[in-house]
Amino acid sequence: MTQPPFASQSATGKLPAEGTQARRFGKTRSAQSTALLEDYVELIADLLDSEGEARPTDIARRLGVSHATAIKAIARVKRAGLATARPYRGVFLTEKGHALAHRVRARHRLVVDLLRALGVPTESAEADAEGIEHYVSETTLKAFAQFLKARG
Amino acid sequence: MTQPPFASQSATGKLPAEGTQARRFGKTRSAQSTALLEDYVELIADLLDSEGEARPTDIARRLGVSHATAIKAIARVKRAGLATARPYRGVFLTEKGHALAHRVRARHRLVVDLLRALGVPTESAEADAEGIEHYVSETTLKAFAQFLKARG
DNA sequence: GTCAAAATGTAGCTATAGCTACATTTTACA
DNA sequence: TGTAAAATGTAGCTATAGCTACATTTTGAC
Ligand SMILES: [Mn+2]
Ligand SMILES: [Mn+2]
Ligand SMILES: [Mn+2]
Ligand SMILES: [Mn+2]
Repeated sequence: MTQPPFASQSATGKLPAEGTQARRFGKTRSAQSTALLEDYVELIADLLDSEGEARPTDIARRLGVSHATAIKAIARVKRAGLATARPYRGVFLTEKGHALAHRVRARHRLVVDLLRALGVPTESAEADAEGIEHYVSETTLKAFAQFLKARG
Repeated sequence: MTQPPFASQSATGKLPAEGTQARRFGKTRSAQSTALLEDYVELIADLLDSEGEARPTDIARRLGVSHATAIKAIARVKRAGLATARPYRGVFLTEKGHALAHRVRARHRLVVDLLRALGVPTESAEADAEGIEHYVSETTLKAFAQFLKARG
């Protein structure tokens, strides 16, 4: 069966079964709801490592949001059992927070590395990865790692 | 310079400049705010093509949300000038809506094709693409197309 | 030690995105 | 043709995520 040049393999024009499609969208919504928690935890870990402390003001400035927004989001991170805070002493990660930070950091790096391996310029890779990372499954991550390893 | 096996190229341990990081996160937030619009427009286009009509009930069932949620979201899509609707006659795309649907559809296919080319199983590729697609820049899309073309 | 600046916290607003429950309208069919 | 089922629409609730404005607390410079 001959294909026209550059034709998509996935352009069949048929809709997936309703249940299948609903499950896919549901997964995406669930990932979306944890994206903010992941970004905060990753940033807190980065600040703790490189600055020794993670203050709400610095978190807000790095995220590009107001400090009020950051404080409310940090409250949500605390509610999720990922962090604790001491006023004027900054934010700290719990065991659970540290574990999440490690996973999120590894995933972020892997996504950036893959994009760069595909020829995406560094800044685009970093910017896009900030969004993409939250929607990459374990299965897909394994494929990324495999590809990078094979490619050397 | 010898690298330990599988070491990340992007693991430098240094934080990006504050402004750079804030710009990246801002882009991600902006993409997030259009993700829902894109999914609705893409789904409406798919239903119009394959069923001849796009009714709120069917949209809701395929997205896995209540019909009330879908109706409110469709109101937002209309407010954005992407669609119109006639009660019991379904939802229709405006010129602008059609144009967006085409872009979104092409991007969705390209993301799925790339994931599959990297060895991601079909169902994971489809599920992950549903989230990833909204955060892929034009620059990155070009790199994906280039990679697929080179790989044949 | 005082006091101004910085950081933190609070209040109140908007918009989005989900839900259930109830109301209305249109179809479909017996 | 009359009525039940389906579709649509509305109301009211929660939670998230952003903002500005104002209040309080802590630091730090003098
Ligand atoms: Mn991110
Ligand atoms: Mn990240
Ligand atoms: Mn999507
Ligand atoms: Mn899609």
